Amino acid sequence: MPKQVDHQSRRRQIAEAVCQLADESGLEGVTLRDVAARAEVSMGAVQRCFATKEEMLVFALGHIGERIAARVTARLVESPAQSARTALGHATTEVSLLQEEHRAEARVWLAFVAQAAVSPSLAEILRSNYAGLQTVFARLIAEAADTPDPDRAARTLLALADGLTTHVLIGHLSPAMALDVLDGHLNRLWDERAS
Amino acid sequence: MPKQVDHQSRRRQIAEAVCQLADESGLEGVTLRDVAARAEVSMGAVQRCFATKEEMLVFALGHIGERIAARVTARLVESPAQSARTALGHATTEVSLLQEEHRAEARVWLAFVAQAAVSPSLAEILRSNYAGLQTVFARLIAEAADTPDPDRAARTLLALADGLTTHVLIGHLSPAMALDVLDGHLNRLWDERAS
DNA sequence: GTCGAAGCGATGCAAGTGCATCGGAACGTC
DNA sequence: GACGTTCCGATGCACTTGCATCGCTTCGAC
Repeated sequence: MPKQVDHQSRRRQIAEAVCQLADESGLEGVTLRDVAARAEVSMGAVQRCFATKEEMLVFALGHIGERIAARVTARLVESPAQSARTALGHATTEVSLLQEEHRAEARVWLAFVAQAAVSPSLAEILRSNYAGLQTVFARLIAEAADTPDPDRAARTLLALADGLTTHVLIGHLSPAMALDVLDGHLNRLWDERAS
Repeated sequence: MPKQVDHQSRRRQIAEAVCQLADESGLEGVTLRDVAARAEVSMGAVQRCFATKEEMLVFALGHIGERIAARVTARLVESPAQSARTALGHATTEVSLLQEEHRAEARVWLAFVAQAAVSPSLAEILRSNYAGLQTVFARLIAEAADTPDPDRAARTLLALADGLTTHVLIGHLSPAMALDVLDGHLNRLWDERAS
């Protein structure tokens, strides 16, 4: 056996570079050369890890999708004792990527979403990601409020979170306003149960 | 005076071509040559109308933004006699671009939104568009239901509509499900007033 | 040691990019 | 009808793109 390399970790390293570049100048700014330079490997290494550019993008999307989902669940297990209402709020805030330090992830995510509208392989990954998130949200909602249709409420919340992310990114809303909107929506969901 | 050309209409013609191409393969598929070919003019003509590619994209975004806004207001004046609740529902459905025949516009819109996250000049146009829509929505909501904070309700509705559009585009939701979510949200808005 | 396969990095290549240039066609003015 | 301005469309150019190629290094098996 000749020289061995941890392919998996190198793929992650490259995916990280892809995300950085996509954050800075959109998916159009992601070229094999720039990715290689950013990841501090040679272009040959990139080509060895991914047979084609599309394969690289698909992997990168999966990578960041996992990271976001992981943060949501981490946030959930981190504060398990509190009320389901609080947990739901935290999870939603997390998935909306409203915090300044996650703005980069939001930009990358948006870039991929737009590309997915014309690229089935990317859309597939996004769908499975959203499906997972929706399941989690529906369960949380079912616990937090005995809404007649938790699935619908989850779909609403997920779409709202995504829309807010977008609006913050393009500067139509400030993060604070987005949080306010989110809070208002959750409160209404909550009050409805109470009544 | 030599040969005269209606620049304004030609610009619209080119913008139309930009939108068609962006619908088919995203903004990355929009090249000067392809735009010229699709608009059935020469590349020289495109360059005469727009000094740079960015200027062309900015114009195209303004073009489609106007079209969408126009459809919303058209839908409003078209059915003025009905209740404000119905009008609000129509306007929201319209802006969500859920109808199959507007799916292309939705893809184009999403492509521009993603690009705007890294391009200030595009973001500027989007902001003014959203600001206009939000004003209309806030007014409608104020008429339809005496919500304590119509502005916040409008922001919520707009973000929800955008999120639903996105989710339909990537195939996470069917148009029917999106309509269902929208309807549920509006109903809650309405009931809240009634209570 | 020697060998050979696995991986590396530089380079090549054809295609495509945005933009500049330029000769000539088209048309109102005199 | 000649003229000059405005516009046109083809071509050129420098550059970048994704991908293929090809010596060379590296390292474990024997």
